[in-house]
Amino acid sequence: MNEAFQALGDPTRREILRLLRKRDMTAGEIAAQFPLARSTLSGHFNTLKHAGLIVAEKSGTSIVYSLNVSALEQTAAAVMELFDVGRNGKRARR
Amino acid sequence: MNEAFQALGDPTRREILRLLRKRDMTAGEIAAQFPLARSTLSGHFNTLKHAGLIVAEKSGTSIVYSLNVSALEQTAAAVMELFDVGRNGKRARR
DNA sequence: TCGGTATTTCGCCAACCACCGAAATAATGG
DNA sequence: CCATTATTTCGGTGGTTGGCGAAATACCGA
Repeated sequence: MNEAFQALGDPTRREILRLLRKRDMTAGEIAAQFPLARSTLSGHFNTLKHAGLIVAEKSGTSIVYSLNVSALEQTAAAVMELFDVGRNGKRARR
Repeated sequence: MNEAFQALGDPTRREILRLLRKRDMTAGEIAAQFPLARSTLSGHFNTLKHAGLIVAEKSGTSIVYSLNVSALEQTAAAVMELFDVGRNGKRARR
């Protein structure tokens, strides 16, 4: 969970997730969208994969990345838990 | 928004938010809950404040911190936006 | 105004992070 | 088996970050 938040802390990584929201893409396709070295993007993929936010699958000579929706759901739930259910009724609803 | 995610990336800061979820607290009260130097905690307060996640209000010689619920709501919404509304219907619902 | 309590600001340091280019690995086509 | 294409791993660098103790600031009560 900690790793997921840290992963989301970088704009490039959030943009990668945004791209994958539309469709699965290969590492090269994703890298082509950024003015960064491929090795740099590869590092971001690794971070996101480690955080469980994306999934990699080999396809021939390429690697296809896709969103792990349930991990993102859990992360959103964790943020909500941070402000929801204040125990003494002070901000119980919403 | 970027700052909010980075702020949530640190476990100590998330714990601070968790404490403030229960009730507003002074800097000293919060600091007493951690095995860290007050100056270190002060830095965390600053980060959270800068990210808009908490609000500070002077009260005599103390400073009372409280959650900024709406900022946390927006952050949760941003996470959800990352996996929700895939435009081509692939994962349109949920 | 002085002393005390609460909090922040200020160097400082070690660890981490994003970035790069170059070299290494993996898989396909010929 | 070799060349090509896709991707990762490696070594290095500058900038950021979390931690500290000490000094500075702010406010109150006597």
